[in-house]
Amino acid sequence: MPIASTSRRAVRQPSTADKRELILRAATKLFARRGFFHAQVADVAKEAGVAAGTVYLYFENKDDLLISIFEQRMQEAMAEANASLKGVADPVERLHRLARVHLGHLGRDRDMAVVFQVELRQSTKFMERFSSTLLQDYLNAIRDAITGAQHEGTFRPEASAMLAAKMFYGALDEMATNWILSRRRYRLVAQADDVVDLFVQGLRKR
Amino acid sequence: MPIASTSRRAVRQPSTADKRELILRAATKLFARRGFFHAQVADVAKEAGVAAGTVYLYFENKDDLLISIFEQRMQEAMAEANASLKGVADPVERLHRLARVHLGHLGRDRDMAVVFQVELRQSTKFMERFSSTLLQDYLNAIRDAITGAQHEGTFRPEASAMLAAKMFYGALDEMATNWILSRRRYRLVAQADDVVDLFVQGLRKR
DNA sequence: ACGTAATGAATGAATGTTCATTCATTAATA
DNA sequence: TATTAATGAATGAACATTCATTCATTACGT
Repeated sequence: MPIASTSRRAVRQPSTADKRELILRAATKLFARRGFFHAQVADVAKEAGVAAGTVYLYFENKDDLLISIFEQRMQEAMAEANASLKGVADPVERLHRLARVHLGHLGRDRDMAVVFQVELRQSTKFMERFSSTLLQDYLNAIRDAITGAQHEGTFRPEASAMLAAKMFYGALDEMATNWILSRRRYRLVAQADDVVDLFVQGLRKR
Repeated sequence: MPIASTSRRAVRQPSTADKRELILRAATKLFARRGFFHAQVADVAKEAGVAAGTVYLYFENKDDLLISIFEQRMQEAMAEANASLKGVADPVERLHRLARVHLGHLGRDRDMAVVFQVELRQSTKFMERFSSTLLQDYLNAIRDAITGAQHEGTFRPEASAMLAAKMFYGALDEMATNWILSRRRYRLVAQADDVVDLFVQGLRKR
């Protein structure tokens, strides 16, 4: 019984890239809604409109599905960040750009945000893979903006730039986590500038 | 067939060492090192020096084990926090105390910290349970210290206290996560005061 | 043009393994 | 002896992965 192939537009060919993306989206949705361990590969396949076995033509195994979501989306975010920073010299403005891309990217797709904020952290295996490479690069980018501002004379030179970078990242991360767990719907990216301002100015009256 | 006639919680004998606590510690260790889903109940039992079935005399099921670790340890931390805040009126000092208890508590037991920072976040089920109650109380305590300082005139009144509270929590949370993922060994609690100072003063030169 | 062969993407039932949980039995204790 | 605690082998459900088979499409030969 033919299930698939019904409503495909005549011109569009069944590109493999499309199908991979299709499965990735289905996996993102199910991982986000049921959790990685409780989502079954068979259900991911069904959601994508393919057979269970087809998933294994595009991905090594279930873990690879999760890792691929991360790598694919992270790569897109990195490209976005680089484009956004291009030609911007002012360190404070660079922090604003990073925060906007960070929250903007997550705030655009709730299921993906859940995968990033929750599912990817389910084991130190994934965490370490994540934190030792991409996260490190990201933290370094933040730190460099901070040291830049210190050399420029805008920021206090005695503050630890790496500590500040971690706090900055932690603050954004918490905004994202709060957003996905909140039943209130608001634009995540709208908090970016306030976070940066508070981080730069501090709470104390001047 | 008998369906989980729950509510049979064993009465502990004072003669033996607290077996419940023993199992909880074993579970913490294995969940931290193998991850919740990959740790087997049988291995938790073996680690605790009891039979597999014994675990079910003290806990409903595997989930209950994870939830119990959280509730038990969180309760202890809350008590510690309250004791530490007692009689301290200065809002900034209250923030310092909270940060020290937070990082001190996690920094004292690495396995427990891994369970808190990683394993408890593996599914929105646990996350929501966590964030809607205890975390909310904690965030409110931070927020209250901040509004206190605003009324006192120490902190800028135009800053959003709740946003600041989330950033504060996020910063501490990130310190903890960084600590467990780092192979460097350092005292987590040692960062508490620097985090609070930077948070209060901000990065910008005054 | 027509028939035939080759290709490989896709399928989904079957497999085999992995555990959480149970419960009949035994040990300990009062 | 009666009561409660503890045991651990057995159970069976869940589920990732495999692979023999199907079938639409393309290439080839005449």
